[in-house]
Amino acid sequence: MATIYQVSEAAGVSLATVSRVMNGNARVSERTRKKVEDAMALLGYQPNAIAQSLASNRTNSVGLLVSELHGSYFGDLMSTVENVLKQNGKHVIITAGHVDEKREHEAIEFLKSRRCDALILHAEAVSDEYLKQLVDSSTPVAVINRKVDELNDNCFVVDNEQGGYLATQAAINAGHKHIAYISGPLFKKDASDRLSGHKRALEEAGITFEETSMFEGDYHESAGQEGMLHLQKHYPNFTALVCANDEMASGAMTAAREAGFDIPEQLSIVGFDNVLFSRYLYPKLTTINNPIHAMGEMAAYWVLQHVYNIKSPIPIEHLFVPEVVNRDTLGNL
Amino acid sequence: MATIYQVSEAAGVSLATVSRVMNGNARVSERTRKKVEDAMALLGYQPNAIAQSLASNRTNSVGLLVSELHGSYFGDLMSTVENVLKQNGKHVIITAGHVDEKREHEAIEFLKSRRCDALILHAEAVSDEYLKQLVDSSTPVAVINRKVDELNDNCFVVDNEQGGYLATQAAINAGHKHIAYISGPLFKKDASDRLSGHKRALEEAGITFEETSMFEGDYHESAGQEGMLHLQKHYPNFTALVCANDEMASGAMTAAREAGFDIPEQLSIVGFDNVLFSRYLYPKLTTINNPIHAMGEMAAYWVLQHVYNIKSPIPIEHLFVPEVVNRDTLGNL
DNA sequence: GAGTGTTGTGTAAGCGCTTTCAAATTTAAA
DNA sequence: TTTAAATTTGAAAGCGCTTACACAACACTC
Repeated sequence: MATIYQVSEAAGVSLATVSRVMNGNARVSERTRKKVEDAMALLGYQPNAIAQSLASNRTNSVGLLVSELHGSYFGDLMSTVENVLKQNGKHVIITAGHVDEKREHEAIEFLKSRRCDALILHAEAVSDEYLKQLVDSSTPVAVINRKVDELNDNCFVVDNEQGGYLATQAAINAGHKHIAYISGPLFKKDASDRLSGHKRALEEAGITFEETSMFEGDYHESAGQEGMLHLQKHYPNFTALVCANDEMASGAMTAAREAGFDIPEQLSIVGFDNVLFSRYLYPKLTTINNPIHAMGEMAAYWVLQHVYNIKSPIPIEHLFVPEVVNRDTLGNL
Repeated sequence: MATIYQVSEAAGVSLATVSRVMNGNARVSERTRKKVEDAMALLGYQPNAIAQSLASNRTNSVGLLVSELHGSYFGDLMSTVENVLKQNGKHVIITAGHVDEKREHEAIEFLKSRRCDALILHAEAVSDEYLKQLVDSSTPVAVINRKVDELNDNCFVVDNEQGGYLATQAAINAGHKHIAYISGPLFKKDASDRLSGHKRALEEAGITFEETSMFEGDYHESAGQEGMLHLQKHYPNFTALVCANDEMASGAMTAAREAGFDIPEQLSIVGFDNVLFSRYLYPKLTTINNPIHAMGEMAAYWVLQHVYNIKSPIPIEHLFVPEVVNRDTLGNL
């Protein structure tokens, strides 16, 4: 593998000059530039990114932490972020934290040790304290889908409370009065926010919230099935079920079907996230759009602007608005 | 950010000694080791991976090329590879090639410029020639889901011909005689192999293959819908439809439902890949398992063994066997 | 006590680049 | 022409680490 030294020799110029034509930042005469480029082509020269990074203290790579590498939600996020950054010549190093404090911590430390120029984090398990510390350190950090007090400028979040409100309101508007709810794990901020929204919508409609109408799941599909079974037993007669994410909605649909319910004739279901596969479900799931795509894009632009001085083509915003996606699982009563 | 120099000073030893305790390879006395470790802890020292890589010519990272960052198929692949490698202290740098020759090429060059110790490629668009060249270069390469002649040792593939055979055979065994087929893009080896298998199964059952019974799609969901429409027009009366992947099967199911068919009572459908969402489909899709998980795992172990001299816990194999996954979309005639 | 191994540590030369500074060259102005 | 200013180039000092190599220090043998 050719080095810059061999190029400089072949071109009959100094290292510095070769470096200059590579980076295109300083002035080099047309004639020398040509000589160098020819030499590069001749040798099939490919700069060593590692050495460049060490010397320039710039890696041109940004670290991305997601919870899992599979699943539509994160697939969407990764795709978006990579697209925006790659278009601007930056590269993404992706790691998974698996919603585990230790593993998230390690993943972030790994990204830092690779000297990423910036981090985009979908961190669920590490503490607010740790995130604050991170932001105070030298690496710029964007946080996705998590609101941390005092870190407003770094956070990109959807209004989960409003989303929960919209989901339940949609059911109420369709005439439902007995609305069950399958929540996400309440230690997660997004789950508790969504639940708050649900309660607000009920209250606004003059319906009192009953503890038995709710089941706390873990966001996985199986929790949807368990929840459905649990609710049938402890809160029978509900005509609509709001789920805190699409995975659980899918599980609930399966369980409902097995129990003989027609959807939406006998039971309405509303999900949350508008994950890709919610279109594949049958009937197609009515859900709340979680603008994960928009958030990822925004975080990427924020990084480009703050770290690389590349102006964002869209104004930077931090709060995103959820919307109802009307499909086929919510029926009128 | 503390450097090795500051650690050495704080510990009262030389750079070399600090380096030795970091790498744990050379002998260091207990006393000095303790001193150095204390100094590291005190300073919150974190080695600079970039500098380490440059000096040691080892990055401890392996590059992974996938076609897309979203979708179950690649999600599964990324997760598996990352898991195996991370467990062994290696890191993964993921890039997407988008099934485009230029972009795949660039992605691979990027991984090489990051000096990955090895590459694991799901490359669909670059030429065999290029891959051969790559294998001949200094970076070890594992190729997933693509068989390249002369590169048997580097390839990890499923027997697509056999898979196609099994899918159609399953339909035949269920009593079907008029079997339509929605193929993948035939310039792709896997697509043409699957089709060959389909034809072999027909032939073996004494059914003659008719050109009109087949539609060539592009592996996307929409092609399933188009294909269904096309086949209804040009090859009516088919009672079973075999699709070259699950995405297209899903599209075909939607189209079939819209056309009023009951599945599987009036129309049987068989997919291919056994992608995660095939479980979410309703009815649950009968399909062929593509052991992408096993292949990714194997490729990762191969890398560990060949590049890092870490013995693989399972024997290295290169050819994987597809299997029928019986679920609910194939009915008996 | 001289010779021979061990073991632990330090010195210094890189790894392949970037970047400052100064020198050399060209261009423009007088 | 001569001189100053602007432009182009090269020399060399790092970036933070690894790793030969050399050298002490110590424990053995005979």
